[in-house]
This record gives sequence, structure tokens and C-alpha cells, in this order.
Amino acid sequence: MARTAHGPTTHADERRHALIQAAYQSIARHGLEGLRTREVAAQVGLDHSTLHYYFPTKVALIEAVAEYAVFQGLLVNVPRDHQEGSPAARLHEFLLTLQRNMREEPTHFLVLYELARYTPQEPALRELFQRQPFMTSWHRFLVLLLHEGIEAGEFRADLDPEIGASIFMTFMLGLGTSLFMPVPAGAEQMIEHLERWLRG
Amino acid sequence: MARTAHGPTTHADERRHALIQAAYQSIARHGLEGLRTREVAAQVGLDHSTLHYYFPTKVALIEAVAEYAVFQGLLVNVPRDHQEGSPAARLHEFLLTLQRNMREEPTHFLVLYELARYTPQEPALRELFQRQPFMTSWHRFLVLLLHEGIEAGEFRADLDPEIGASIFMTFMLGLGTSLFMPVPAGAEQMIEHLERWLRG
Amino acid sequence: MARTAHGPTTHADERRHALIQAAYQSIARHGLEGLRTREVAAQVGLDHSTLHYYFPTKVALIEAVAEYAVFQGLLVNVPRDHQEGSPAARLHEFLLTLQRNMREEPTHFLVLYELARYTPQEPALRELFQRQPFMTSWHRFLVLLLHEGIEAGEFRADLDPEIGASIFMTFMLGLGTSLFMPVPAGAEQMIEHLERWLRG
Amino acid sequence: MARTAHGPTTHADERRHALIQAAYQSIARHGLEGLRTREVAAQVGLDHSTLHYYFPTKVALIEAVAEYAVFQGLLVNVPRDHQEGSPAARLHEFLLTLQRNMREEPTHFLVLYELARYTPQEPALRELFQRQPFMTSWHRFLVLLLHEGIEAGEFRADLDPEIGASIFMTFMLGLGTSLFMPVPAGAEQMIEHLERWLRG
DNA sequence: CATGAATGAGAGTTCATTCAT
DNA sequence: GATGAATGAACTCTCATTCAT
Repeated sequence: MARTAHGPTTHADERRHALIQAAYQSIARHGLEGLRTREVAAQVGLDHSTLHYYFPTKVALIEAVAEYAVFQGLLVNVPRDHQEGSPAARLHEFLLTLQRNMREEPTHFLVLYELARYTPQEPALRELFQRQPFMTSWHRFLVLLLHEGIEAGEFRADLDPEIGASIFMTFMLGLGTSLFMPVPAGAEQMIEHLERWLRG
Repeated sequence: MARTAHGPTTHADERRHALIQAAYQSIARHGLEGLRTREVAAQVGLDHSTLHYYFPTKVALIEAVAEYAVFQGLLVNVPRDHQEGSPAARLHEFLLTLQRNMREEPTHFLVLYELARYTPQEPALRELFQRQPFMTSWHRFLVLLLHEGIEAGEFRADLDPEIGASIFMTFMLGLGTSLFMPVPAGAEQMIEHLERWLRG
Repeated sequence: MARTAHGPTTHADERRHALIQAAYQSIARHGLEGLRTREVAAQVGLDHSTLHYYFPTKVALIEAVAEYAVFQGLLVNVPRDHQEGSPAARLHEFLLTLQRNMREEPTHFLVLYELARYTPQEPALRELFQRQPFMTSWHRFLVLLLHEGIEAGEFRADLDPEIGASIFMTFMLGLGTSLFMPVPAGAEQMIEHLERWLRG
Repeated sequence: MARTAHGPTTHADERRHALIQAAYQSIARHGLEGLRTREVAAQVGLDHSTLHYYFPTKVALIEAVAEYAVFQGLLVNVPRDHQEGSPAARLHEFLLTLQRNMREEPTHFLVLYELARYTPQEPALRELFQRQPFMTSWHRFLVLLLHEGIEAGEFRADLDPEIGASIFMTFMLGLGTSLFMPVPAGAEQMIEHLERWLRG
């Protein structure tokens, strides 16, 4: 039998994954506190009691969702996909990809935000984010990019890569938020304008 | 007898306000779906049934909270408080004030975000945000500021006020989000850096 | 100071009476178990807590209503009003009056039925109906009427006044019930037809 | 495996039926407004929350009870059971059976009355009674019986079958009411006396 | 007399969880 | 593995009642 890179995909694994996906969507719609196991199970076509076979408790399901969101979510993988071209071009591609993802699949941002939101009160979540510090690695990626761009003369010399990277991250987080608190200008326009500032 | 601008503050008014405040905090902590009337009432020292004396239904309470959040929240009044000084100075003060508010009282941002988040599914919320379009007025304030700054030669000539204003708004929304998904650089640092970009 | 036959009618007495009337209507609409003191008070334009000044408890109010219904209700007084004319004419008038009352003011029948309905479970009600045996006195009135009619040759000779009176009472009770479980024929038609049977 | 006319009686069906029965009794005792789901569930030996497994809402339970009462109740089936013998004999049997049912199982009449009582305010009930017009079919049965009796010379010639049928129906409704507002004469006596009038 | 404010018991309903099958 | 059935805690809301003013 064929094996994928994800290891042995049993029927049970598929079901588990489907449930996580369904919970993912539910959290995006109704928030973490609005999550209902019945709804999740129904979405997969299962009885709600059967869900407990795969996840003994609701918390276990949430943890699985969190794990999935943080390790498979959009923010993690994006940096790896933009390794070619000039620094400016790579930054541009990176920002646009991120923005496109957010707009087309707000779910990702919503769930991540929802999880992060309860971090102060939930040690388990805090620990999870520490185990997968995607914000840090994202930042590192941007710092490197900005650094290279400065050296290549593409970005203004007085740019502080550390702070610049943080600015772009904050701005992108803002783009996620602006899904619901919309600003007048379009995302692409803003990104282009920001990039011009970057050049000097 | 002395009267404040808020008119005669009866016992009932105070109680109502206290309940709104408590609900405000509750929503900030547990989200809109995690709001519990019992908890709100207990916070004010009331039996949960007494809450229904002031707000006939939970939805009525939420509406009052939404009204309060949108009309009294931090984002609305900030522009009015920064009318003096040079455009650059006023912008600086405005951004810093906003940032300080967010850091010291994350509640405001959280509740506003929570309300905005359910806007797609809740017509009542949509109508509320239309009635008080603080994002629009906030944007208008920034556009004017940038425009004046350009004319005064304080900001770079190639700046598009419309887009620039949107960028700053998005960035500030990101600052709110970064309360839970922290970026390495400090908010003040980032703001100063952005302002430098603005100058050219 | 003027005195009515009802004794000193103070402001309090009027209020009490108004509350009883309102409760009367409420019971007719929603049944005894559906009675709400708030609704009664509101009907009279009083705060619901003020009602407790006039009736310390809900049961006290119900008792007052029961007292009123049984002692002032339509069934009690009707016999006294039909003392003139031939037996057949008096019977006719009596039945028609009763029927008209029921149709125009179903409230009376409804409340009486509602009270009687809970007699098996409520000793207080049982005692009340024993104190005012309007059914018995109503029966006595009819027996007398039938007896006179037989002697006068207006009614068939083989009529048993006791049983005949009971039949008419039962039939009239049925007319009350048919307010909600309607029979095809009109009440007047049926009454006339019954009277013909009575004649022979 | 042998099947009854009621089809496969699953555990769930039995439970549902038991709950309907319990609600039936509860309505008879406390009225429609006095119905308590907790009491119904307890009667069947269930937790009150389990009731919602079988009936999603209280209204759904009431509707099931209404359906049962109207379609299975005593008044519906009685006519079918009296098809043999002379018209007079059949009428006699019919009336006596009805009366006996009412006395031995007042529940039926009480629930039916209770449902009919709220018909003016509840469109759903009105629709139900229109769907099963047992009063009409009952009337039709009686009209036919009286008609046959007249032709057979058993009943007086001047009898109007339509009106006569209505009279008997009204009288029987009155018998139901007299369960709580008793008349002196016995039901059998009255029925016999009425029949004598019928003969002429 | 009358009201505003508060309460606690109890109502219907939801929901995560358990268990026998 | 999967389901039907059951539970109990918790939730929103209602209602009669009380008490200070």
C-alpha cells in the first residue's frame, strides 16, 4: 500500500484530521468559546458521541486544533517558499502571498488570533506558542531579507532591519484585523507604498 | 446641587453602567460567546436575576456594551484631543496616545475586535458600526494631518495621504493584535521608525 | 357621606375590585395556572409590587377572584330575574338570557369552569363551592318552574321535574363548552327544539 | 417476527409514547399552562434533560399530545363502534358508552377541553382541529342515526335530525363539564329521559 | 400608598460526557 | 468503531415575594 510522507494514513487518522478541520472552521466562525462538539461531529457526518472516540474530551480536540494551526498554519510555511530572487522581489512576493492568503482564507488568521487571544489565561497555549515560535522565525526571515536588501542597495541605508521587520509584521497583523475593521485603501496599494518608503 | 455633564446619575444609571463595564471586561476575557450573565452580575455584586431587571435580555446587555464600546471607546475620541502643534508633532502624539491606550487598557481593543469579528454574521452589529463609522472619521483625521504635513514640507512629497493614512491605521490595528502575537521591537521604536520613513 | 349598598367604597376597595376584575380576565384568557400577577397589576396601571399591598399573596388574589366569580357570577343571579310570566315563558326567557350571557361574556363561564376544574385538588375551592351552592339553587329554581308548568298543562305530564331540570342544566353547561367545541346548530334553535320536546 | 398494526415499536417509540401519556395526565391535572417538563420526565423515570432527546422543545411535546388527543381520543372512535341494532338502540349504546368513558377517564375530556380552550389564541391548535374535525363527523353520525330512527318510526316525526344531533352533542359536552359542576340527577337517568322525549 | 430594587426558586434548554450495545 | 440513550451541570430567563424608601 502506498505511503505518503505523513506516515501511515489509517482510516482513523483521516477521521481525526477531518474533525480537526471541522473544528478549525467552527472556531473561525464562532470563536474558541463558541466551539460546539456536536457541530463539529455533524460537519464530518458523525454522531457527537463518536467524536469522543477520537478525542476523549473537548479540550483534547482544541489542543489538536491548536497544534495543527500553529504548526501547519499559513504563517509558518510562507517564509520557506520565498527563497529566490532579489531581496526586494522576495519581500514583495512574501507580503503579497501573505496578504492573498489572509483574504482568501481568513480562517487561518482567525484561528491563530483566537488561540493567541487566550494565551494570557491558558498556560497550555502559551507553552504551545513557545514550542513553535513562528513569529520569531518569521521575524528572523524578514530581518535577513532587509539586511540583504540594504547591502544590495535596494533598501535605504538608515533602515534598522530589526525594527523594520517588526514593522512589517505588525502591519501584516493589522491586515488580518482589517478583515473586520476595514481601512479605505486596498492592501496591495498599501504594500507598494510601504515598499517605496523602504527604498528611501 | 451640582450636575455633571452626564445628567442626573441615578442609582439605576450607575448600576447599568457598572453592569456594562463588567460585561465589557468579561467579553475582553472570554469573548462574546464566552459572556456569562451570572459572571457579569456577580462582578457587580448582584444576583444574576437582578441583571434582568436592568437588561431584559442578554442581547440587550450586549447591545449596550457594543454601543458603549463603539461610542465611548478609545478610538473615537483620540482624534479630537490632538488638534494643536505641527502636523508631525500631532501625528506623533496621536500614535503614541493610541499605542499607550492599547497597552494600558487592552480591553478596549479586544472588545472592539470581538464585536467587529462577528459583524459578518450579526446585522445588528453591522448597523451599529455604520451608525458610528469611527474608522472612517479616524481615517479622515489622518488624511488631513498628512496633507497638512506635506504642504508644510514635514512629510515627503511623494506621500499619498489616503494610502498613508490607511497604512498607519492598519499598523495601529496590528499593534492591537501584537498584544497577543508579540513582535520583537517595541511599539515606540516602530512608530519612530515609521515616522522617519514618512519624512523621506 | 353617601353610602352605596355595597358599603363604604374607599379608594382601596375600588383598587381591590379593579385588581379582581383584571385577574378575572387574565384567568379567562390564560387559565388559573397561567395567571401572572405582573400582568394583573399592569392592567390596572399599578406596579406589580403594589399589588401585594392589596393582596398579600397570589393565592389571596385567586381566592378573592373565586369568591367574586361564585357569588357575583352570572349563574347565581339569573334565576332571581325571571319571576314573572307563564312557566314556559319564564323558562324560555331564562334559557335565552343565560345563553346570551355566555356568548357575549364567555369570561364568566370560563372562570367558573377553571375554578371548578381544580376543585378535586383544591380543598379551598371545594369549600367555596359548598358555601355557595349555586348549582343547587339553580336546580331548585328549574324544578319549581317545571313543576308549575306541568300543573299548568304547559309541559308534558310524564316529565320528571328533577331530572328535567338536570337535563337543562347539563345542556346549558354544554353550551358553555361549545364556545370552543362548536356544534353545527345555533343555540336558539336548539333551545326552541328542546322546549318543543318539553311540551310533548 | 409478528408485527402489530402499530409497526415496529422501538425503545424510542415506547419512550415517546410514555412521555406523551405522562404529559397527557399532567395537562389533565394542571392544565396546559401548568404543564412542567420536569414533572413529565420524572413520571417516566427520566431526567428532565432527557426529555429533550425525544422532543426538542416543550411545544413539540404539546403538539404530540394534541395530535394524540385529537386522533386517538375517545370522541373520535366511539361512532365506529356502534353500527348494529335499531337506531334507538344504537343511539342508546352510543350515549351510554360516551358517558361511561367520560366518567371513568375524565382525562380525555379534560385534555380535549384544555386544547380547545386555547384554540382562539393558538393557530396551531386551530389547524389541528381543522385537520381532524371529530365534532363534525360525530354530528354526521348522529344525524344519520336520528334520520333512520324517524323513518323507522322510532323517533318523533317532528324531530329535526340536524338540530337534534346538535342537542345531543351539546348535552354530552355538558356531561363532561358536569364532572366538576355536578348536577343532581344521574347521567343515565338523564339520558333515558331525553330518549323518551325523542320518542314523542 | 406606591415604587424601585433585589432575591431565590424554578422554568425550558443546551452541552459535554458516559455507557451499554 | 459507532450509535442511541441518558445524565447533570450550567445557562438564560421568569416570577412571586420582600424590603427600604
